Amino acid sequence: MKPSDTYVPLQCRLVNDVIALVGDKWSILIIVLLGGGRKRFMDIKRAVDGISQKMLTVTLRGLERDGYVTRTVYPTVPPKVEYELTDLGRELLVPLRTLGSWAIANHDRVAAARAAYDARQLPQAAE
Amino acid sequence: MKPSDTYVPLQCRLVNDVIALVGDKWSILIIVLLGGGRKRFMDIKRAVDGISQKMLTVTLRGLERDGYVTRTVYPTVPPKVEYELTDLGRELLVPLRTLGSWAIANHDRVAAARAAYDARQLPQAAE
DNA sequence: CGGAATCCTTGACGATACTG
DNA sequence: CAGTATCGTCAAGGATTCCG
Repeated sequence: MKPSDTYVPLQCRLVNDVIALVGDKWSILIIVLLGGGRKRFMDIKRAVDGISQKMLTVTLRGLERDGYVTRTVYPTVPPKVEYELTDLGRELLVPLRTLGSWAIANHDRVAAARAAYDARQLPQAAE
Repeated sequence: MKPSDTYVPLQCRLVNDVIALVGDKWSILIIVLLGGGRKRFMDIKRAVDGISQKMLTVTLRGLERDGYVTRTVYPTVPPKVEYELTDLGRELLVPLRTLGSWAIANHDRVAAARAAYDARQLPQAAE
């Protein structure tokens, strides 16, 4: 970005920086999931069925780095690692759920808009 | 995702479907920008400096398809196209700003968490 | 001016195998 | 169990060019 960002002020940097994780498909799911309490690595993996263990590790590392979750290792055999939301993570849950509620409430309108849009476009391709 | 999604219920599909655009770096910026009123293609491009015209076109198409913005073409020479938020788009602005406010208010905490995390990790790499 | 089409690079992500 | 490491794929996105 250049200095000519009059419409995109400094705040956008901050916002984008923080909500970058919102864009990450897995991060939100995991934060909401951990909103239900502390969980082990494999439990999260099973709950978020479809995620690879690599992505789960990477995602959890990112969330830990940003201060949203804590990682507790129990030096037992076999190893046991638990993840839990921090205060910051629990606070993030609030605006996240606001957005989630809006999404659920308005999903039909978006779906309708898409259907209408596609209905307008596809016939033209057949001309 | 498989049918075994007991922890990741149907609602997640809906939510993810809608907030997929939140993940898109440009979509949010553009929606917030259009929150300030109707704008022309090039004005948006200049405002969101750093976006390629390809991505701007693709992003605007997506927002139009989802019913967040309207696209008005004036058949003049040279062409003039204006984009404006729909009611749905203006409503989305609300939860989006909630999240944005949270991001701005807590950016420092995230930055601090990152710094602390990196400070713990980097020295170990030097061992 | 607004946008479509093409090419090309990059890195995100999955699959797999190995370790403490 | 909870990772780390390596490799291969594939599609998102930038740069460029042409069109109405």
